[in-house]
Amino acid sequence: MFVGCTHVAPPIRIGDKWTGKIIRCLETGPRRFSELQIPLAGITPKVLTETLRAMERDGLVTRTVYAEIPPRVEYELTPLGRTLLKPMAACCEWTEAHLPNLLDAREAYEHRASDPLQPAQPHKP
Amino acid sequence: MFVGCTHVAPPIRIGDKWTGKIIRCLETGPRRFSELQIPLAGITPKVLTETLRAMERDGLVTRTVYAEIPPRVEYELTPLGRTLLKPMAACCEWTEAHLPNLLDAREAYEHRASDPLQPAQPHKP
DNA sequence: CTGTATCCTCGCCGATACTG
DNA sequence: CAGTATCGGCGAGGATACAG
Repeated sequence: MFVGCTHVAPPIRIGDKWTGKIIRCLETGPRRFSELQIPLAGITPKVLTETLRAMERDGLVTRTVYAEIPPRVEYELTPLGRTLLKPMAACCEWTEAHLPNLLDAREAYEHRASDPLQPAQPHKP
Repeated sequence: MFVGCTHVAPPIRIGDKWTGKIIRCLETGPRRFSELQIPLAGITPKVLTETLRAMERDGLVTRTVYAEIPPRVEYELTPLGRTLLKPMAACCEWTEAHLPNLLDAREAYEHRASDPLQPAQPHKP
């Protein structure tokens, strides 16, 4: 699904593990299959193919095959895919600005939960 | 994870199924547990509790218990939680503007795949 | 009303090996 | 190089029942 989408809940692959990163990798231009594997450290060819196929299906990327040997395939963001860069930038800005706060809150919460002297509202006394 | 976050991959519950919707439900003010169940059609109490606990842990919502009978519990966005409204709005705008395009692309792709006369690049002839 | 406690399903994702 | 084919784990999330 697409994060923040309240009223519809279609199976749009944006909240999955890789789509967002792939979009950013393609931001500056077309990339080959093996080029994408580098920044997406650890992704298996199977999963990369699955994700790219889904993005192609949704009109977010184009897949261009060059009749060469060895074979070369390039993936590129479509205009529609490029429209996703804006909301994704907003999300990245949020992360840069507020992720430390969130992590602090999380740590404070853990301390509260494990501190027997100052338990705020322990649900497991 | 938080969608669009390339460089970090922390377990932030925003790309999950319900967190985004809950944030929007709390946008206009505090809501009770049972009030949240209405717009989040079909969510089970177990999952709603899990999601709210995770959000509380991350400092996105506060949980206030009123010593009444019957019991009343209200959830409200924290200032940190409210900072998420901006990127989420950007995401919602994208969906309103471009989701139809994506759905059209998907339908066109399916037709190409199933049409034996005009196969663009069938991977399964 | 506001949760807990179990059990279970389903599909994302990874590991590995193989192919044109 | 750019995939496909299989197998399998694991965890999010749902169904159901029960409790304070």
